Amino acid sequence: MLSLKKYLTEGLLQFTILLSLIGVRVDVDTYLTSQLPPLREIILGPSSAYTQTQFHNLRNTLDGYGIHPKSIDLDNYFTARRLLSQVRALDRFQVPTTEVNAWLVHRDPEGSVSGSQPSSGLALESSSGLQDVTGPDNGVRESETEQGFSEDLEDLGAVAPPVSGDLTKEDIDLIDILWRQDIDLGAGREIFDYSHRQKEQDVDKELQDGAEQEDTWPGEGAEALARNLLVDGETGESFPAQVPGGEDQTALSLEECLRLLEATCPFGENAEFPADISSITEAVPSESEPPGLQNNLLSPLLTGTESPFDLEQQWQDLMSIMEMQAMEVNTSTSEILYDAPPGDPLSTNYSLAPNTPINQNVSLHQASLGGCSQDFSLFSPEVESLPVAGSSTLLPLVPSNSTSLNSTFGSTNLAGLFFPPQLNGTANDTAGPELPDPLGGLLDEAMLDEISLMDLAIEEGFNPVQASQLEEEFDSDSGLSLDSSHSPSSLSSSEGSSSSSSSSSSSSSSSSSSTSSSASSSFSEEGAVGYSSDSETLDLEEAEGAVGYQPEYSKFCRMSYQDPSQLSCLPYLEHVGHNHTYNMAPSALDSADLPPPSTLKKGSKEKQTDFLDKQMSRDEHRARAMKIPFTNDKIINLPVEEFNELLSKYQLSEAQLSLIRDIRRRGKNKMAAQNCRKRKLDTILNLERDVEDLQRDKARLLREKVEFLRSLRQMKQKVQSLYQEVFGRLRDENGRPYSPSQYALQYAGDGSVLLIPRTLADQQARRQERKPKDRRK
DNA sequence: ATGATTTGTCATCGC
DNA sequence: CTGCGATGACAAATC
Repeated sequence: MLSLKKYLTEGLLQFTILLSLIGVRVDVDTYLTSQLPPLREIILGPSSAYTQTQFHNLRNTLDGYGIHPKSIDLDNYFTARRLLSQVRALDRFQVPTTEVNAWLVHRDPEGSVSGSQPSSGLALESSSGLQDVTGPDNGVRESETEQGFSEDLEDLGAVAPPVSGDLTKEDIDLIDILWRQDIDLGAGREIFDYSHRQKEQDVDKELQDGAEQEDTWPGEGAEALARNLLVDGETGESFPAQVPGGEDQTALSLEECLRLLEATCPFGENAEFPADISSITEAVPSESEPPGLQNNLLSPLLTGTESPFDLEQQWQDLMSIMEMQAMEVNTSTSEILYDAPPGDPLSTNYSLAPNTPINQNVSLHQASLGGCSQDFSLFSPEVESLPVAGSSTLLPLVPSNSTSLNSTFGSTNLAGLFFPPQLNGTANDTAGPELPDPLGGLLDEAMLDEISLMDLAIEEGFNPVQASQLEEEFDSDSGLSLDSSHSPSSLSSSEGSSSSSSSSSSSSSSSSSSTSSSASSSFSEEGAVGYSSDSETLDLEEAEGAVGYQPEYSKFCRMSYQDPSQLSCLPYLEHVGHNHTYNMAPSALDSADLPPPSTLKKGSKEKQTDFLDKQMSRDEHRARAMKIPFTNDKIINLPVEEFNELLSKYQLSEAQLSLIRDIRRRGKNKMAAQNCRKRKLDTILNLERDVEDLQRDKARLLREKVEFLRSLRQMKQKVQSLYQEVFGRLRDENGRPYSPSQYALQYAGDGSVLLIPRTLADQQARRQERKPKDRRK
């Protein structure tokens, strides 16, 4: 009780003395201004205003339900359970002075040296300590609390540093594509599975919930982390293990992928093309062989549209559309396609400023590199400078590499295997005009046109499906229900409210920020925070005033902050006040409620009262007017049984009872409203993420489309060249070559190749065109 | 001073 | 039926 006060004040005093002893200039104003939160944490433990979530989590974990320091009254105080909770509360609120001193010694130099960021170190230490107590979850959740407490975020940023989700996603997507082309690494397929993505999102939820919201980078970081976890899962490695080496591994994977791509058939793993491709490849050497083998030559192309593989058809359709776009600028196409998605508001919003350039500049494939850099920064957040340096260094590299990579991917990957380099880029486009043979006609008209037609439909149809799937996933795993379930518990738990209340009491600013916080964070903060704090503060501070503490606090505030109305000052005051109140018996509280004796100077006292009055909620005013003998916090947060018990202890008038019930109702409703709003916000944020993911998927599909389109063109070119070669070697009975204008090679369905007159071939080609169309009808 | 946003409150519904 | 939470709607407070 009183010891708490002592601890607080003594802690400050000792702190100051220590500083002076150490030889550090004691500038309370600046220190408080710049380091109030850490200081507060040192003395009081992490304040709710500073890290609400953290605190609540802590409270939830340790105290669970029913241990609310505010709700501890004298009667119950001596029960074992209360004692235990009290002890715990003391632990949290008061750091042993010796320990405090140690921190100060350590910290002060650091603060003086680092200057602008001393608080982060402090916060980190304190937070880590808490995390140790509360368990790993906390750290993650803390990172989610947006709250605008940059220091906290920085510290916690270790978990979720700034990362552009797009890049990471792109990276994974690219890897996935590469995987698909690599038989050996086939395990990675999960990425394409939406079920797997759901898992990923679940992880997201757990890690970040809605926290990413506006601040974006913490959330993105978490998301990126989740993605990295996902990657890990695909590689079969445990995700924690991969975290530290994320960058290297990614880089390696890229190299590996490139190497594999060059070494393997580009379609080897693709379910879409393997048959056709293999047939084509087989057909190539068969040119010298009897026509029977060459049947395959056309079959892939002719059957391409009719292929039993629906997927192939879809892809071809997709490609055809892309072809139109890709034709214009071969190499740039992919970049354009990729650029479009990042341009959208969501992706940009959620990506960090530093990362954004990557998105915009990097072509699709290169995104993977960007992702690497981000991953790196993500996983090495402990070193503050490191991420920055890494990103900065990587950023310039990414664009340059991107182009090269792009070219390598585009040409090497798909075409390079079949064709000499020179053919890759240009041959496709030039091949068509150069070889106006029947084959070209068949391909372009029969297949590509059709494909392009289908493409539109498919393109539009595909995304909705994905969207629905994703939505379902999000709905299912949306943290809302979870949050709601959690929030009540947190509310019930009394402990956190006291600590958190400080933050909440500065209702406007803190609460507003808290509303934006993620679901996980929200559940912790919301409950106890808002209402209880107000009541607490008023009671406490009044009590303080009576005791004579108020002046000090006011001074403190004024010194540290010019604007006392803001978070930094108020939470601290409230926090202190809370500690005081805990110690007070109901009677003391009563006295506190009553106008404090005029033992203090009028001016400051009036200010204090005004200030406090402002802080008080209407219900608190009413309660005070009605002389309700216990705090609104108790009224609201006590479980029904204890609440009734409490009521029974006092002789209360009907009016008082009515007011108390109203207060309880309103208080609970207030918290419910806060929960509701947070849920709403989370829902919106989740939807935003859905949209973002969908856009990312779309971008990925477009990229794949481009790749397939490119490969398709290459195949066409190959077939054409083979056709030319075969046709050129054909000789009539007189040993003279057939005229391409008069004869054409016809590929029968049974695999045979026939040399037929041109006119007949054209007719059949037309017939071939109609077939699929008719089928579609 | 005004509009937008946040927050508190009430009414209502459903569990 | 009561208590409680969720939520839409409105008003007050705040920015």
